[in-house]
Amino acid sequence: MTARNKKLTVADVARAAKVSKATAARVLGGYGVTSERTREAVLQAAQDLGYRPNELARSVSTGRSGLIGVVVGDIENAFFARAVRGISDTARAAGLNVIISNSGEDLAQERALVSVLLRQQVQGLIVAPTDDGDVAHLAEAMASGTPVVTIDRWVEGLGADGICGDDRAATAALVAQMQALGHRRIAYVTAIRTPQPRLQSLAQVRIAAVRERIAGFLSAAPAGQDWHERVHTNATGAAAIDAIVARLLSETPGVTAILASDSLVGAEVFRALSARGIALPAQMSLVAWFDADWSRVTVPAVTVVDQPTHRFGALAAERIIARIGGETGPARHQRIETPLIRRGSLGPAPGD
Amino acid sequence: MTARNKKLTVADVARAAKVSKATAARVLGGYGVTSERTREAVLQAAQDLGYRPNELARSVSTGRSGLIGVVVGDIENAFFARAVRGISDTARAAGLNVIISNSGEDLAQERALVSVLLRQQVQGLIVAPTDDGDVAHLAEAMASGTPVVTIDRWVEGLGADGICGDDRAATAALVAQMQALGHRRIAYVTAIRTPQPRLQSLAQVRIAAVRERIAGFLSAAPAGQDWHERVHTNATGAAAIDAIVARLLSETPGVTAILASDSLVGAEVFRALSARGIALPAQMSLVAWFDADWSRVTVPAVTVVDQPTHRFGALAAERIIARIGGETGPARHQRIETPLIRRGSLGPAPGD
DNA sequence: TTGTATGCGTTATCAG
DNA sequence: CTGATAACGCATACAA
Repeated sequence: MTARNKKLTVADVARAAKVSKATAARVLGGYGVTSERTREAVLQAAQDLGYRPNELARSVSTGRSGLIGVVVGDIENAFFARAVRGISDTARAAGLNVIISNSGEDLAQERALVSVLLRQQVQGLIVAPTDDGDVAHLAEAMASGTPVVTIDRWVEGLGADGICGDDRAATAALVAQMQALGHRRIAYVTAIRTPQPRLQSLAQVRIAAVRERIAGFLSAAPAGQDWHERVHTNATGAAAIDAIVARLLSETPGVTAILASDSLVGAEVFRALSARGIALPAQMSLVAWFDADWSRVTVPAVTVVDQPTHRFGALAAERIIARIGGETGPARHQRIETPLIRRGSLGPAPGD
Repeated sequence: MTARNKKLTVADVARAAKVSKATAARVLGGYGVTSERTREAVLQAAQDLGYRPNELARSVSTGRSGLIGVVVGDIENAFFARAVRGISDTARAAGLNVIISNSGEDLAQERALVSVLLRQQVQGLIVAPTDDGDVAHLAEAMASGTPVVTIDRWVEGLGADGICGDDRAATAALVAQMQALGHRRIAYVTAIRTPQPRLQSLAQVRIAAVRERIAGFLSAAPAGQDWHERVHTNATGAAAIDAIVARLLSETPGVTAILASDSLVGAEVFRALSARGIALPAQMSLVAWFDADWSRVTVPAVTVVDQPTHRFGALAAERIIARIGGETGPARHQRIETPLIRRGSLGPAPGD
């Protein structure tokens, strides 16, 4: 308990307890065997001095750091924040510590972060890869013996376990439901960056979760209709989204419903619609991914595709823990159901 | 570049480059001096083998981990998420890595996390202490040579640098402004947990930021009026907040404005008001702390006390970096201005 | 400029 | 059950 300024080592405790370094290390490290008497003496000494084990030295010695690394696109996004929470909760329960970092959805940054984490000797990596066409850094991590789990985003061929939503099926079902409500022209709005403002081809989408959603969206298109032109990209920031909404509203025949690919896009679309005096759902329906706080606060509340994100994180942590524990076998792809939460923003198409 | 399965060490690189371990270590570690020729040979060998330095071993050797630890109340709260982002951004720029953890606003958990972080040899700690009456663990960290910076929450007497808002002054000014708008009965709603549903005394509030806000709130009370009864506590979760709003609405004479102590409380209060058909600001005004996403999405948009949270984080990181760099001197208390962003939810009191 | 030898704080092996 | 002593991977004082 005594405050001190120099770091104490097992040697110091050993000296105080009048035992050898090895014995002190045994009781402090909780391994090997010692008599009850010496055990107590050592613990007492450690207590008195205020000894605190050096985990780094322990890691170097054992080769196990007890660390797992996490790379997300944006910790400020509630989706990732909650996922991180899920990861942390189950990792900590398993005695693992977590290092979190932010790629900002930038590939170069992601590479750099993975490298840093590997140098920190993380025993496993949970990543939301920003570009599933360029995952050499992840493959290399796996090749060098550090297991990788992707979260929210499955990467075909990488061989890493992945936790993600049932994006394609859920979207197809959602669009079918919307068509039953009379919606014939639906727009999809996403933050994915492309050269043109509309999607040219699915291959432009390097994030599987979004690609699958769009695939589900396109699969619902009636024969002969090209829905690609209904997929609006580059929806990053208020100005861009406002412009997209403006474009949408001036189309003829009019779009009657909007799908927002994440909760940030959803919020801005809602705002742009409100600002223009568009009534939801009378004039326009809106559905967004992720049940963010704001979705239930607006009037009307917003229909969302609920992603059980905390569970995404928990499952990802479970997977990485299993792999760290030596589990072998082919990559496991876990698809989590993402049920629709129906709220006021989704209604019948106008005039239907 | 070659994939391998065993971890490589300087020794391996040295062997491949046909130099001594020390020489290899020098060029790989970027210290000491070497000839250009051997330098290139070593780098080439490292490249070929796919060598990756072990930062933990380096840390043990140098005594510097390059890590700073962060303990926040809730990473899912946008306030903390953004603060963490600010911390990470400037820490990384200074070559430091960040370990983030969640106390869940639980003191025991906070203590445990601080302990874990210290064992991980973090060189500094940035903490949002959940109880400023019990900071022995932080004092101990400082005493043992690990500097501490508190964020959002100043702790008197701890001796740690602190970054926080100008809570008291900003609140007093805000309340004055509201009084000028005719509001005579204002309620303050906070998630702070107390035995009773109303605040009995300021000392019950163990988080300085909130205490200061309430102090500012109370200081605006006209002589003879006890505003304590207007401070509603335990506002955690939708049900509790709904009950508080219900109580508020049934008071006579009626409350005409509500202050929500954080953005989660604010969102739920807004929702509870909407659900009851209360018109903002015609029947009730609302002001919340933190400019969360949802604040600009509602109709009307919500007036907020803007906390430049990314800057909170950046400044906290700067402080901890300075202290790690050896800066001495008394604890620095930096108060950041938190300007009001006036939006539709704040209007004149009804009938004024 | 390079190599040798030792230390960092821990674990872990091996006698005693 | 305990105590020397050698790792772990890297840094560093000192010698060559």
